Amino acid sequence: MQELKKIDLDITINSGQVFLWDKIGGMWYGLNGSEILKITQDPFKIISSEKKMSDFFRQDDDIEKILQSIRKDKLVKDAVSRFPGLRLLRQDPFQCYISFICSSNVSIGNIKQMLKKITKKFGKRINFDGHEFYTFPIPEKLANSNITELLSCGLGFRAKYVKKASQNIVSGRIDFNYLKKVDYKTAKDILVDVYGIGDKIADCILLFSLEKIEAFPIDRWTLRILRKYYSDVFDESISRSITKKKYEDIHEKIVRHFGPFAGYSQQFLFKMERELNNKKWL
DNA sequence: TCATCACCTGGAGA
DNA sequence: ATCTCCAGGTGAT
Repeated sequence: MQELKKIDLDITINSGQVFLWDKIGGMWYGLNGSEILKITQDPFKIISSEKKMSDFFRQDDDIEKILQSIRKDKLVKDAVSRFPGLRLLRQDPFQCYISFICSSNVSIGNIKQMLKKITKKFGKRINFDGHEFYTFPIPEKLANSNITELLSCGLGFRAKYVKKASQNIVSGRIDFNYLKKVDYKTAKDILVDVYGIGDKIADCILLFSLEKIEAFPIDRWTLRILRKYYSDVFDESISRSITKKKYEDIHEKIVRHFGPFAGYSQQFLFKMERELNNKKWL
């Protein structure tokens, strides 16, 4: 059972939940809000640029219990045994929020590129461990930016989303601490009200940064998985696209099937199906 | 409630 | 080289 507790860095970072990570000389360096993290796999060690380190790897989760809970069918069992070290991460909410707003209709590599440019243009430059990094900007910086500046980061039509979404944070209309406290449905209804955030992006933000582990982002890959392997379970054979009503129906069935940690199962399935198709991660 | 469609941009494949 | 197509979707009609 000791193997089950081991976090696999390469697999976890390369699973589509984080973007601002680079492997330098065998070590992973990554950005989480204002914090720079340096992680080594063996021995597993985390060094943070900040004193109060966040529990980025969710080491407070009872992972054995969670993995046991999501092993509801053969496919998830396969995915868990193939990627036993895959974990959900606990991200800085604002960075996560902006990251996934940028994610619409682009490849993962492009998302990383946009975000890197955002940090370089709006973040604070700091030195850490002999390397130069840029922190993720505070909401005010992006809220007060010009669309032109955002466009120069390659955001395209997402530029207006990022600006408005940041203004919603500054104004207090979106309050991450509040969203953490309330239940999934309440938090989601508030998030999808933000210009540029729909069902899928809201679920990513909820799952990856707001402690809503029942969130199960349904994107083109997840939909493909549901159609390919679960058509009998979720009745998802027909539509190519997915309506709002249908998204909710499917989510309800998903939680009924996978249980309260459905988000974990999503991460394993997503990872497996993308690997199967040789898709790139960063 | 549902189905289409336009949308910025960069990278991959023809 | 040049073009087409597509990418962790969303908003407008």
